[in-house]
Amino acid sequence: MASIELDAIDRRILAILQENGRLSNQDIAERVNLSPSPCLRRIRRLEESGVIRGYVALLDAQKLGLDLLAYVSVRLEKRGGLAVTAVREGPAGRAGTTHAELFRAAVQTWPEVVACHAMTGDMDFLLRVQVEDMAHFSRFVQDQLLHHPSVIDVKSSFSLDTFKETTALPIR
Amino acid sequence: MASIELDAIDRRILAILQENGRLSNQDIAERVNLSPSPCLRRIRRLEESGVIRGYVALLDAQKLGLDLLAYVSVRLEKRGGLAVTAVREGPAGRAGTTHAELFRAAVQTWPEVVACHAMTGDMDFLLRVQVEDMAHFSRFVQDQLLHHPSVIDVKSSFSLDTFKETTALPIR
DNA sequence: CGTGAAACATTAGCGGC
DNA sequence: GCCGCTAATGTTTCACG
Repeated sequence: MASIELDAIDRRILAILQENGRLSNQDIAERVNLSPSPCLRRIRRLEESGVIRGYVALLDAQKLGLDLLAYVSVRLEKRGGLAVTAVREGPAGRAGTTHAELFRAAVQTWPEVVACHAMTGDMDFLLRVQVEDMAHFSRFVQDQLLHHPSVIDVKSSFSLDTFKETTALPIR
Repeated sequence: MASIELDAIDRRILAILQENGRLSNQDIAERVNLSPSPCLRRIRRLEESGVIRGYVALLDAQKLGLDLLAYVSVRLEKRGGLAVTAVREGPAGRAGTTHAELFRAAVQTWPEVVACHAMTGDMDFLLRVQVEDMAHFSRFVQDQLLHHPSVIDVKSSFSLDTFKETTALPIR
């Protein structure tokens, strides 16, 4: 998985692209002291190996009216919930549908959840939730999270100020 | 701040670009049923108004050997710490250097911290920390976080599995 | 908003180190 | 193997209708 050989030039290319993903190949080539063709070959190799997962535009949440950022810890039912037994007793017999799997599938359908991790500690999941305001957040918690049959506990904290936020990973 | 007028086409352009930031203007124009020039004018307007903050390449943390993702809650000294009084009693007189300001400045210099928010709740700050392994994480906590004079408490949770992670914001 | 033309960028093939 | 040149193709950009 972590077995892609990267030399110093590859790492410089990655550092440049994760700061500005729209630089032309010519610009990048110039900055790493290469001519355009070998530079492009390296970039394509990084893309195909999956080291570069993709290119995106980053938008300003506030300018889109998304003024509330919350981190929500969620704890799930561990066994025997209604949803799970309902699925398990279905025509397919013993399906492998656990509470965690049901919850994960639901998370994928909620656009306000921009990140979700299974976590160590007291809570099972940590969600990052981006919404317009507290009214929207309240509706999300009531109608989606607490309404979900696998969820048994929810704890929210709100961002007062985001003073560091980067998609750039630390490249050794 | 949230006062930029966006019509349906602008929103479609944003939705496209936050999924694929390297599409050519021609491709985007085609998808929104516009010819290249007005499409480019819209994109430039979105860039200049700051709705589009920038373009980046997203890298694969695991393929770069960054196998450990932690969320760290940090609580700070509220008044009278050594660092603060030292600065306040400096030659410039009463500087406005609080514990929070000292901590924020330190966070900016730590590359393993990829996000940091001031938060509501028991803890003052939430950090997202991306490192190679537990040995690196341990060193970061001991040598950077706990070593910082303003920090009085640290609680860490670790990601077992990231099953949703997007930079794409929900556009209404 | 769309057209067209100039400037610029990407990319495949080939020869050289 | 990896580099750099060239030349064809495709893209961006801007003045103008």
